[in-house]
Amino acid sequence: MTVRTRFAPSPTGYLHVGGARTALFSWLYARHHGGTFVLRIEDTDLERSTPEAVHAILEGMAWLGLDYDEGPFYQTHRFDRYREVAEGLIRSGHAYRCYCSRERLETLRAEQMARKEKPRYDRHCLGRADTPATPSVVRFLTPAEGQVVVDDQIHGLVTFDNRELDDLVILRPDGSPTYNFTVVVDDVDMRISHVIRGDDHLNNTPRQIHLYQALGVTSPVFAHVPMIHGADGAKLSKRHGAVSVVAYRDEGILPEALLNQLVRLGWSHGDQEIFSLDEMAALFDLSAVNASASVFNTDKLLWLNQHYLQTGEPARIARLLSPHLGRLGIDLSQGPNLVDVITAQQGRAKTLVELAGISAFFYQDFEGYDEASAKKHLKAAARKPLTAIATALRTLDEWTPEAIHQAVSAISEQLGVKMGQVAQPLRVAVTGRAASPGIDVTLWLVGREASLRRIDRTLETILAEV
RNA sequence: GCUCCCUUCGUCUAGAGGCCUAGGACACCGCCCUCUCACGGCGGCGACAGGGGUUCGAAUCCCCUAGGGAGCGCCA
Repeated sequence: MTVRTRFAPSPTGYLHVGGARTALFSWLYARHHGGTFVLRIEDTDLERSTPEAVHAILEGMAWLGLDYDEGPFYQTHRFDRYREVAEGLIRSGHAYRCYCSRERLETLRAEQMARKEKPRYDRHCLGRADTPATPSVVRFLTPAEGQVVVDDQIHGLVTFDNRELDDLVILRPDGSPTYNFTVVVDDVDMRISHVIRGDDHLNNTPRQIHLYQALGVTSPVFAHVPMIHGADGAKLSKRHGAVSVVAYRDEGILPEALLNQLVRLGWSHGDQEIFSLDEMAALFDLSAVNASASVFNTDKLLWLNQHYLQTGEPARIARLLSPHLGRLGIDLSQGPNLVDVITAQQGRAKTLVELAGISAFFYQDFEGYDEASAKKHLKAAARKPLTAIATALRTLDEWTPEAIHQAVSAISEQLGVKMGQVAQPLRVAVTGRAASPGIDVTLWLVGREASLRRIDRTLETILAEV
């Protein structure tokens, strides 16, 4: 069987991590089997769907690298098709017009709830001969007896009693179709072989299976993947922080880190933690997807991001980092090669934003010292080593990490102090804080002129007072 | 209320009846490395929701209870 999967978001908001994870699983399954991945925009809710949301979803998928082979298809472009299918269903006796008013339905529901029954339509209009002039909807005739079994790849066999179901509306009075109907028509028309979606849809599946049967086609394979919850156990929502995929990008997360985090939510391959997209595609299997919901763990995402920041190709990290440096008002032409800076900094930041923050000093004289660092290292005892190292650096034959290291080492030996006694005040003077790459590489990248300028500035403004 | 789903360290997970004294990862806490910060290395803390069965043997299979989630729309 040719594998064809799809991702079918409704454009009512941005692409959040839950949707992205579902899209990823669907994409991986198609890629693993050399199949086709289809993108379909379920925009039948005219009230809530927006072009901005469509754009946000496409943007999120593009950033993650989840490319699609077909689509995006828009359901709003297919209304004629849905109507055609609905009419066919009426002709074959699988659907009927319903003229019940909303008021009647609400009363009915209220009564049923009061009786502690599950609310369901009472088939008031089934088999009615007249055709009132009032607006009507089209309802699908669901079998009243018996059971439906969903053969789910993740949950196994799930049995539903048909008595739990009722005759769902498939066409509204204005002729627009509803969700359960459009998914089925589309999945049939688009020849989807595997429906991989959130398990909040598991309860919809029995009614969809009835639709497939009425249409005379076999159902696709179903796989309902577990939800992703927030730290409080509730379904992920805006109040859990940056749940939009592009918000993570803006916070300096690498797409491969988010992808890696996402794939490990509900799926695993032994004890392996790190997966490239290609590796995921090679290893992914629905049988290894578990059935329970998971909680999105930001700490682990940060750890993964640091890992990818550390192991990533410096030139690529440089490209991704540039905009963040730009936001800080940094002019990259006024300093060292960014690739060299990244090589020196790799592994020291969890996000691109943080990396930009700790790399600014390479390009501009900072304003003010980190308070704790200055207090600890820029005191009277620092005067002598700083003065000595400044002199040594000024006369260094060549400005290389090796030569700088030699100089620092020589001064500490001369003064009979540990290397830290020289390196730390020097580091604070040149970088503004007590943490940076090795002192030799740091000074080398900052450059002789800027380094000496900053040391002098420290000697004059801070150490002059002590 | 009814129906469906889920339940291993705080979190992500390994675990397909004996390999489990329950493994790994993140986080946290120590120690080591060290010019700082990170990285890295070593160690520590820490879980089978509860109760019944089945079995020689259960984290693994069955039932019940509890807790959590989802659905019951002319939303998707």
